[in-house]
Amino acid sequence: MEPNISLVAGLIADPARSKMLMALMGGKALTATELSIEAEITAQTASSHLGKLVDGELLQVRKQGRHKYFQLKGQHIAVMLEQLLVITSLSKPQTATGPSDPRLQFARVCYDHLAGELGVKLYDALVSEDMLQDMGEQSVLTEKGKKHFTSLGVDVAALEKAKRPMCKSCLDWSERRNHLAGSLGKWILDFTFEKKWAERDLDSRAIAFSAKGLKSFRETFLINPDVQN
Amino acid sequence: MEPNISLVAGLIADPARSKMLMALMGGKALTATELSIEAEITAQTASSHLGKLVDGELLQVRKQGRHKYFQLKGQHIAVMLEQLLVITSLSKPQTATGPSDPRLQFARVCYDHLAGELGVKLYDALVSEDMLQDMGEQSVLTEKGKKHFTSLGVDVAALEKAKRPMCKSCLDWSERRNHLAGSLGKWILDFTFEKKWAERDLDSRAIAFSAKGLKSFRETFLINPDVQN
DNA sequence: TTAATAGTTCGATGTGCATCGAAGCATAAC
DNA sequence: GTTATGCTTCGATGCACATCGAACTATTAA
Repeated sequence: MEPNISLVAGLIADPARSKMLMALMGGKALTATELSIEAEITAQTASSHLGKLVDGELLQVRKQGRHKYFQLKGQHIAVMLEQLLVITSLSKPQTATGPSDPRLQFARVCYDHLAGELGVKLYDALVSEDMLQDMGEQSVLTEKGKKHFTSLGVDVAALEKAKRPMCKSCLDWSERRNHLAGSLGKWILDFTFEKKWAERDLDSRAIAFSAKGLKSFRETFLINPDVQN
Repeated sequence: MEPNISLVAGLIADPARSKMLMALMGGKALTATELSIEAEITAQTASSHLGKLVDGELLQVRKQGRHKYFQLKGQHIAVMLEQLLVITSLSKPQTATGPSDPRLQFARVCYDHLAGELGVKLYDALVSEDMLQDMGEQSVLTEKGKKHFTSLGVDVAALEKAKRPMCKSCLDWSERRNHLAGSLGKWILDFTFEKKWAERDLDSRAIAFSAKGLKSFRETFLINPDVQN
């Protein structure tokens, strides 16, 4: 008996719910009211939607005082949503008109790693510096790469042993090129926030780099500054 | 402007349409009437659904005489549907009751490669025979593996150069283990049909092995016959 | 030609469900 | 205590759309 995918698809199919899911792709847990604003609906309607999403195991919820914090239930969900984004952006007539938020284009969070123009640049830089070997959907760190990241404080051996792949490549829906996902991708994003080179935008998946932070980021990961911004 | 995934999701969300899509996961092109039977709806309704699926670029259609043959528009679509299957089977209460077609469980087509119990066994055998090195979501052929498949007639060098990854691992929704996808996975399935070890079931994704064919398959790919069937 | 099959278009029907107002409950602030 | 905020339940409304019968076009068979 094959599982019935129409149930899960139905959950994503509603515009309000899909807006909520997209907002949660930022990786941050959000409250019910925040999500209702994101989806441009009233709190009552949002409550109903969120109940269904939790029921369908797309979201998990954590109660904290009078707030309820929602987030994606796991990697699987994020991966599948990104897949849907890829398909949609491929089938769309090139998004045609619409200026498209340039900040999203430049750097955004893809669940727990960096995506967008800067994410792609990072990937390319690591490859051209011989730190990463491009192997299609998954890549491997070279000896040079291992040394570099070890010097930055990464426990490479631990990441290699872990179940989650270290250097998965993730297809970027805006750039249609690979960027770096996996546990190393997550580490880089965490590192970026920790060093205060950038911070999450409050109400979107965009990442706001400071001028200084962007410079440090480029230097650390050896990205040539041929970017206009 | 983020693409709106709710449109594509909405196409999959309808039970009749999702049944059609699942039927097309078998990789074979099917006519409109065949799909209407699969989905248990009238021809009129099916026509409307198929129009929407083609419009939404999930399917492509080829006219031949008075027939119309439909198939999935490409790898992307198949990959995303399989993703949805994984999520659904994970969230489901273990499918609980329901005997579940044992033939599907044992061996089935996953778009263009072999899945199910036998697919997983194949993957494990290749790994334990040191022909395939498991690297998470993608794997690589060892020297021994390259020799073995070359002796079977595979142009390994050509597959390695091709854009499509040769040895992608694909998560199996019924076994929840990896099986072999990618161009090598496709080659093995094609080879199996070519040698007449098995044939596609007429009206499902199941693969019917002959007793002799199964024996040859096991010998060729060095699978220990510890399978009950 | 006539008859059969494959697929489509149109119109009518019915239903599932998103939406919000109003009221209710819980927690936090004052 | 009282008031404010976050979230939920209930009920009413309205719309989108899946469904099928009937009639129509196109291709193949006889």
